[in-house]
Amino acid sequence: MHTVCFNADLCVMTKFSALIAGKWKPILLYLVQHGINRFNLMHGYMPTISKKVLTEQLRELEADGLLRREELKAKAPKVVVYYLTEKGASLRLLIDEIISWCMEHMKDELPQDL
Amino acid sequence: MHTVCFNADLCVMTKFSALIAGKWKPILLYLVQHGINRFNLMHGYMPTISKKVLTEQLRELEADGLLRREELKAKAPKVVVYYLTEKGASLRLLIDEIISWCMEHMKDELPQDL
DNA sequence: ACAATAAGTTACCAAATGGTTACCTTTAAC
DNA sequence: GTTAAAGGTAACCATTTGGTAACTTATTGT
Repeated sequence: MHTVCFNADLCVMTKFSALIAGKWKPILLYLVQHGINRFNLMHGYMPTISKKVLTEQLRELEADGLLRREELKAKAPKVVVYYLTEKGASLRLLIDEIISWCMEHMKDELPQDL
Repeated sequence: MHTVCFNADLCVMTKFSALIAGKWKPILLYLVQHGINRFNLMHGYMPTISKKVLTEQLRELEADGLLRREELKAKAPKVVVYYLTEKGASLRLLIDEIISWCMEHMKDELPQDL
């Protein structure tokens, strides 16, 4: 019998995975980083996502503190803007390192044109 | 209409997520790194995983080139050893950086005792 | 001859994740 | 007064992921 056991629910890496592992989350972070920060605008860049799923992914990023959602008080057709929190912005360096690792170690699996 | 679109199936980050996002994969990599490299030994440290799922996760890590599985030719009850490939070992630094980021930015969500 | 051990496999089930299509709400412009 | 646009919801479905419990195979020690 062991006294040391490992539990996936407490694993730091597992928690990190949950932050970015949603199918569209890395793309959403990228878009927001580049000023593409409104619902329909994002949707235009991701032709195959449904509005329902887009909403879900944005809400999860918001709940995890990576994005903030702001509804502008204009009376026109509703305008909503998403932007990175400090936490969301701080991910960027880490993501760059992850991408570097991928370039080095996953060459084969990646599309050639990058 | 945009000419630039984003497709989750081509996203580098999404491919990276797939490497480590299995519920038990980070723990398995950790165990193998620390010499806990046999099926039942691993199972002893992860009381709540089933053998089926353990097999699946190991097979996926193997298919992704992070682990290698070697069946020793002893005649006794089968002995199988798992060890890190070079690719698997190269992940370690990156994982350390991910964990540092988590310590800084996810303090609240993490268990206190680390 | 019989039980034990290592490393699984099989059949089956539940929850989570992502997807489709249609519908809703508010206001401004024609 | 109707239509259009922005940013969604609702009802429903399929696939993937993880889980349980029982069974398997080969060999070795008693």
